[in-house]
Amino acid sequence: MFAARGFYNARVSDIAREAGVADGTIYLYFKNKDDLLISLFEDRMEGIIAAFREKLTATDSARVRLRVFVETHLRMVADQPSLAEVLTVELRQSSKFMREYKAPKFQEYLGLLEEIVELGRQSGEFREDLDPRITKRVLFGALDEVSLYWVSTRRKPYSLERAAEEILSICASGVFSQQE
Amino acid sequence: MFAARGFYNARVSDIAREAGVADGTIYLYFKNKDDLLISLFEDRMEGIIAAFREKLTATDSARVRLRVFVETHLRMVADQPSLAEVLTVELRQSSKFMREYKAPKFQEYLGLLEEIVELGRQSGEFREDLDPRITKRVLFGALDEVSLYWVSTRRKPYSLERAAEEILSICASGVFSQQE
Amino acid sequence: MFAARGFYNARVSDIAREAGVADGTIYLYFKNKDDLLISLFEDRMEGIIAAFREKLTATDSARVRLRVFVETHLRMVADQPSLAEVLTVELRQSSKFMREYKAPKFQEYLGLLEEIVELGRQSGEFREDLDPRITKRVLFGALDEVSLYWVSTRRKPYSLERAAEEILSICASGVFSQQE
Amino acid sequence: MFAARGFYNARVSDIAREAGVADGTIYLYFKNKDDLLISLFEDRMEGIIAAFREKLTATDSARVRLRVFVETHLRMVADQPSLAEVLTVELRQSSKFMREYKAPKFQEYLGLLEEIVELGRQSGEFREDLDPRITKRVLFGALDEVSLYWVSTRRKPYSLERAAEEILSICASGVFSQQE
DNA sequence: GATGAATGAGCGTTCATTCAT
DNA sequence: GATGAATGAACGCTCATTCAT
Repeated sequence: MFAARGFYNARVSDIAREAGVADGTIYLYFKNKDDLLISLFEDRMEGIIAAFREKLTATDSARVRLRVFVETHLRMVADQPSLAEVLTVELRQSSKFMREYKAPKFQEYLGLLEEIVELGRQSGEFREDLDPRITKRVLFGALDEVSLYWVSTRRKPYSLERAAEEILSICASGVFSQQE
Repeated sequence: MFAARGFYNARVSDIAREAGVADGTIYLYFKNKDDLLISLFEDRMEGIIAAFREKLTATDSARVRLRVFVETHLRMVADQPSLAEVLTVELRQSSKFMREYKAPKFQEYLGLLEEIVELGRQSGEFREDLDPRITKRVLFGALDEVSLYWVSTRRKPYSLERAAEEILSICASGVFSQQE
Repeated sequence: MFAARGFYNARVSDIAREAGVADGTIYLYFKNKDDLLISLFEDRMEGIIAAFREKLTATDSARVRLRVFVETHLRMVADQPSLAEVLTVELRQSSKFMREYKAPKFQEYLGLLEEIVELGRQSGEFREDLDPRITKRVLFGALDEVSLYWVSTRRKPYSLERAAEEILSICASGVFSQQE
Repeated sequence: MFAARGFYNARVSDIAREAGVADGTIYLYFKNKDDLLISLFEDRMEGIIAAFREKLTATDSARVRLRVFVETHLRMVADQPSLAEVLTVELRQSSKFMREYKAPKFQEYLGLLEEIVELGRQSGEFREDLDPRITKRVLFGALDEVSLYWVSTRRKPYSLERAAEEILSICASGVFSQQE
C-alpha cells in the first residue's frame, strides 16, 4: 500500500482492508501510522540483514562478498519490488522520518557494505586509500539509483543481472587495487 | 519550505507567508500544490542545467567534464542545501510524482551525464563496453547518495571536496579505459 | 475512576483494570457504560440513605435532625471525596443523564431534607411560611456547593466542621444581623 | 447546543450547522472544542458581570445589593435558560475543565457575592461572625441549585420570583422560627 | 491583480461493545 | 462465568482550494 500510493496517500483504512482487519485493529499493534511504516521497515530489514549476513559469510573474499551484496540487493528488488520501494523511497523520502527516526536498521544495512570495504582494504583486495564511509555511500547510491529506476519504470531497458555486472565492472577496476 | 518540512508537511499557507503573499495569490500562478512543487523544480533545474552546460562545454575532455559535473553538483549541494534536498528528495522520491510526472528536467540533467559517458567512449577516454544508460545511473546515484547524507546530517564527517575526490578516484580507475 | 477523570474521560477498560477484571466482564453485570454510572450511583445512594435514615431517627427534633444531616453529608464528603464527586458532579452534570434518568435515589436523598423541613414546620421549630420544596433545594445547594469546592481544591481554606457550623448558623438566623 | 446535548454529546459539526458556518470556520476562531466552551463561558460571563456590577452599584445597602444579585441571577436563568445551563452545569461541573481551567470569570462572579457579604459586615447590616468565603458558597449554592432544578424540569412548580423571596427570606432570618 | 476568510471533504484515531474461545 | 482481541461507527480537526471583495 505504501509502495503503491506513497505514505501520505495510503489511507489507514486501505491498509486495514488489505490486511483483512478493521481500522481499529491496526492500532492494537501499532502506535500510529508513522509507527506502522517504521515497524514494517524494521521488521523487513531485520530479515534482509540476517539473510545478507549469512550469504556474505560464505566467503572470505571481499571481492566475492561485494558481488554477493550487489546481486542479492538487486534480486531482492526484482523479487519484491514493492518492499524495495518502501525501503528505499518511502522511508528515506520523508524528511519527517529521516529527522526524528534515525533508521538504525538502514544504518546496519549500510554497515554491511562498510565492513566489506574495510575487509577488502585489509586483505589488499581493495585500494588502501579508500574512505569506507564515503565508499559505502557511493556503492549504495549506485545500487539504489539503478534499483529505483528499474522499479519505477514500466519497460525495463536492461535486466538487473546486466546492471549488476555493470556496477561490479565499474567497481572492479576502480575500487580494487590495481595489479599489473 | 518543502526542504524543511517535506511536501506533505509544508502547508500552502506557510509557503505564502514565506513568500510574503496571501494564500490565494499562490493560485494565481500555480494550478495547485503539486504544480507548485513541479514548477519550482522545473524552474530551478532549468537554471542549473544551463549553468552546467556552460561549464561543461569549456573543455572537450570527457574526463574533465566528469570532474566538472561532480564538483559542480556537490558545490550546488553545499551552497543551496535546501534546494538540493527538494530536487533529490522531495520530488524524485515521491512515487506519486514519479508516476504521473516524468520529470523531463531531471531526465535532461541525467542526460548531461549520459552525454559525458558517450563522449568519453567515443574519444577513447572511457571504456567502450560501458552502457551509458546504466553508467549515468551509477554515477548519479553515487553523487546523490553522498549529497543526501551530507545534507541530512548535522555533523559533517567529511568535506564535499573530499567526497568529490573519492568519487572521481573510484570512477577514474574504474570507468576509464585501462592504460597499461 | 469517574471521579478522577469524569464520565466521558473514564474509559471502560480503565475501570475494568481498576476492578481487576476483563473489559468484557463489565458487560456481564452492566448493560452499558451509562448503566455502570447509574448503578454505581444507585447502589451507593442506597447505603447512604439507609445510614442517614438511621441517624436521623435517633432524634425527634427537626433542628437536631438538620444538624445531623449537614454534619453527616459533610463527613461523607471528607471521608469519600471521590464518591462525593461522582454523586454530586458526574451524575448531575450530564444533561443526558438528567433528562432520561430521573435519579430516584437522588430525589429520595433530597426527600430526607424535605421531611426534616416538614417536620420542623409542624413541630413549630421551623418557620411555617417556608416552602419545603424550595427550602430543600436551598439547603442542599448550600451544602453541595461548599462540598464541591472543598473536594476540588487542593489547599483547604477551612475545615468542613467549620463549614457545617456556618451553614447551620445561617439556617438558624440568616445572614442579616438582627435588629429589633 | 452545549446546553441541549451536553459538552460531550454536542458535535462540533452540530454547532457549526447551528451557527450557519462550515466546520472548519469554527477553528478560525477557537483553538479547539474545549476552547469553544471556555470562550463562550468567558465571553458571556464578562457581559453578565459587567451588568451585575452596574446594577449593584446603584445602591450602597448590602441588603439591597443581595436582593439585586439574587433577583438578577434568577432573571438571567429565566430569560436565558440555555446559557444558564452551560454556565452552571457544563463548565463548572466538568472535572476536566475545573481541573485545568480555573474559571477566573466564575471566581469573579463569586467575588461579587463575597464583596456584598464583606460590605454588609462592615456596614453592620450582616452578622459580623460570617466567614465571607463560606457564605458566598452557601448563597451561590442555594441560588444555583434552585436554578438548576428550575431549568431542568418541564413543569415549573414555583416561579423564580417566589424562589427569590424564599432565598432572601432564609437569608434574612434563617429557617428556624425565632423564639426570643 | 491581490486578498484571506470561509469552506468541507477527508482522514487518523478512539473506545464502547461484542463474541468466539 | 470470564476473557480480551477485534470491531467499526463516530468525531475532532486539518488544510488545499475558492471567490466575494
